[in-house]
Amino acid sequence: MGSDKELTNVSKATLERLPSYHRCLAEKQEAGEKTVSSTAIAEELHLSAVQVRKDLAAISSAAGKPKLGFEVDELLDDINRLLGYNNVTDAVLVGVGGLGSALAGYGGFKSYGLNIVAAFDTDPARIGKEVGGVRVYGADVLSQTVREKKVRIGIIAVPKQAAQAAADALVEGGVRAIWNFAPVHLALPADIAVKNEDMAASLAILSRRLAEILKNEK
Amino acid sequence: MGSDKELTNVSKATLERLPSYHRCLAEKQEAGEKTVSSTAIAEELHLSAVQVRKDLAAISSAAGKPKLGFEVDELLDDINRLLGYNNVTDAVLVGVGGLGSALAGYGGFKSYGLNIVAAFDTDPARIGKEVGGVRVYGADVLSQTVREKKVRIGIIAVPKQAAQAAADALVEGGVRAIWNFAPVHLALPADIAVKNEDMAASLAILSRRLAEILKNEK
DNA sequence: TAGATTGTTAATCGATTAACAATC
DNA sequence: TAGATTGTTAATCGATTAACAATC
Repeated sequence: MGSDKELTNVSKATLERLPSYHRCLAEKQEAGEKTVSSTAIAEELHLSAVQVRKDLAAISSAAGKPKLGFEVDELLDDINRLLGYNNVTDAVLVGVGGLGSALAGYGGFKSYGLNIVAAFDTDPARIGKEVGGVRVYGADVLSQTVREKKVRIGIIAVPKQAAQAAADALVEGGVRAIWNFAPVHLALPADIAVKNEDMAASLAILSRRLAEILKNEK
Repeated sequence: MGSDKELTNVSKATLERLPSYHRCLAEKQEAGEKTVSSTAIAEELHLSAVQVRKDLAAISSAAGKPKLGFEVDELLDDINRLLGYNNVTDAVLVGVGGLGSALAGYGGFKSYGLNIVAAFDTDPARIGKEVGGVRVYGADVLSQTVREKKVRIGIIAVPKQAAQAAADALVEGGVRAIWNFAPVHLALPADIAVKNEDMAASLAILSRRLAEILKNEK
């Protein structure tokens, strides 16, 4: 019980859909619904019912009941546990320009299990200030602070020219995962996890779909 | 010639990698290199050389030359054309809070073919101001403005409670593609392209990889 | 020529979809 | 019981990888 289903069983594709399921289920819970069917979830999220059932089978600790569906509370617990939304992890933020400030100011990360404990910048005008409730330190103390606080996740929100240096400093401090918002490919040791938040790639996909839509219209 | 290779030939997976190739090639061009091999690109981006070659075969208007590789300039042209980085498309931004302001202030979008022509917000304190060089209008004139300016892309950066209403207004105005930064699944007509910028999903993947790394360490 | 590099065909892998039996 | 819904097995699809022939 509890941690029956482990991370390793869950495919990458399924994992990416879990946050959607989480939102959908949270809405159901809010609305006071006790059970939900794979069909209902599928319709709302524009997925196939079979896919939803396969995903739920992979992550749910309890089986669904024919005719009734799945228990909302139970399913939410499972997803919370799997995504680590319960146990909050500390992170640091590098760069408090436009995007960095927005990230620091976004209170929602804590509910996703992420807690920004400190921010860093090279601009003297920003150092010592607070942004979104997060204290800004000089970039020179980055590695040291990360090491002292045993921080494992670093968020990079600096201009692209500064991104590699920021990454190097984070790694030197002992960070094991980097969430990179700078539009560059970072050179990093193999045992560091990286997730590039690639706006350009997203935009490319959207533009392509738009082009297709406009073409079909003609 | 020119538009020999069409969007439809290019798989979704390949398309997502094009921005990375673009950056890599732009660096080479900057460095004055005339040709580049698939092996070199693969190493930099941590991909397999075969995959790079397949991708390039799908998008390149000219074949690579054994022993030499591909022409940097030519390849960049091809990617620029395919990703629409040359012909700039107009877009509107809904919501100029933390994230919205950051998006408006990020000058880089224009080089990705996206031009934000107007922003909208419900907060009277923001209406009439400029954010990152973009004028902020009241949400009440959203649909009308979109229709008048024939804008085809809408960017949603409002709190999740307001996201569906923003989407509806955009669609009413005639937008055909929505780039959604709000953590909700939008209900939309089937002929509207949507790209959800799902930070929660990204974070979930990063956390999982981090968990694996920390586990292996033990 | 020899060797680096490309391009293509076939094999493998992973994810989605279809079909259908199981069950409350 | 009948019917809605689940769970699983097999088929399909798409993308990656491996193997190798072509060529400058």
